[in-house]
Amino acid sequence: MTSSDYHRQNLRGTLLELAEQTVRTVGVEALSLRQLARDAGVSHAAPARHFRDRRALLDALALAGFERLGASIDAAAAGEGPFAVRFRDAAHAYVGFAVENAELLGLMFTIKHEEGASAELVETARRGIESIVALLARGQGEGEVAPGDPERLAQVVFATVHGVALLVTGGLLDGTTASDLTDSAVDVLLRALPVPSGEGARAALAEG
Amino acid sequence: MTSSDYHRQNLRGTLLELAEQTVRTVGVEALSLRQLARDAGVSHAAPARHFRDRRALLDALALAGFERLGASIDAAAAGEGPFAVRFRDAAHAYVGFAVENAELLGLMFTIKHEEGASAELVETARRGIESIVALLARGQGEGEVAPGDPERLAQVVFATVHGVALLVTGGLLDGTTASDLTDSAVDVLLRALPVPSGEGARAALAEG
DNA sequence: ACCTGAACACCGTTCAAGT
DNA sequence: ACCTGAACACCGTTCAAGT
Repeated sequence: MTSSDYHRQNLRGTLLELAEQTVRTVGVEALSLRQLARDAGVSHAAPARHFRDRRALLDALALAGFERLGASIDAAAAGEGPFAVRFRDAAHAYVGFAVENAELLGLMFTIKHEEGASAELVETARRGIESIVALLARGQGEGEVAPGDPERLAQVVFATVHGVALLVTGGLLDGTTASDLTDSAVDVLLRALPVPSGEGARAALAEG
Repeated sequence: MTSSDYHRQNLRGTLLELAEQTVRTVGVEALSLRQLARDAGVSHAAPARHFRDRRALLDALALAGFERLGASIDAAAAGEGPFAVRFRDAAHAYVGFAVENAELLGLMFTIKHEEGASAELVETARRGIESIVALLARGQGEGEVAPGDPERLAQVVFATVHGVALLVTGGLLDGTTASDLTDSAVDVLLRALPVPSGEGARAALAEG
């Protein structure tokens, strides 16, 4: 059984796997449907059966990326420890994903501000922010986060962590490690988020 | 005198102008050297005289973008007002640039983490962070910012503002305006940056 | 010095035809 | 249903030749 026989059972999945490898190794720009078809051992016209065009394949790749990233953040944020620890873990999960999937992250966040981006893709991306909203709302419930619109706070938090991820993948760090910068950003946020009187978050930060 | 006669005196500049318009209207992906040559009224091989390849043209475009962005931030940060006002103005300058040049910003920050990015481009991008370092160091000198490595603080600040810019251009805002989110992010940073005892920054924030 | 025209090796996309 | 092969209209890049 040759690999092309094997793949023929599930060409769509095979193309996605090959595409992710290609994105990882040579970048999005260099990804070609014809080369993918050659790698999969099918004709150059075969991919069109599974993806309407090149963008549809990239959308599917980005969607899978958002799902993996979301699961990783949720796992970190839904822990049992103190708020500050969960918060820090979630940030590290995000930046860790960015480091390991730099090209994919770039694809995920450039694809949606094009005309006619799939609604499913935008929806999945938005759900990532909602995970942070939930984390912050839970922090407010525990008295660790100052009251206020958790959605707005979540946007700022998301922006900060995403910005850290991009600085990292963009190679603008100049000696600082990704993990150190993430901790610095979390420190700044933890200094700003808690209610002024509450010391709980700060204590947890010292332990975590 | 036809436009091609005019342009022939400065084809490089003409191509850059046309390229920026193209990026703005149809996006980076859709930019083709051959179409650019047609728009400029020259043969498809002419651009090669001025740009070694497609990427060299995009690099030049990104470089011009970083220079404009840097000038805009510097103008805001070098003002005479209180620290918090200069800080807020610089953040708004950054996000404003992002809103008006969304596609260009994306190009600016994707191009450098490719192999063989021009050193000049990386250097110009880095200078943007240095502007923020200088602003924060000046804030420390005025007692408005807690002591500590200003470079590290600047990276966090830059990450936050850049993240806000990307949330905005990425269309993940959902009703919040770019300016409002920028203010929220600045509020968070101004709550975290000042020395705990100093009230100067908070007072300036209330005025600004 | 600067540009042209032809050439080469690629693309994405479509579509009749095959199984 | 799924894939193939040919065809079309594009690309980027190179290079001898022109002015």
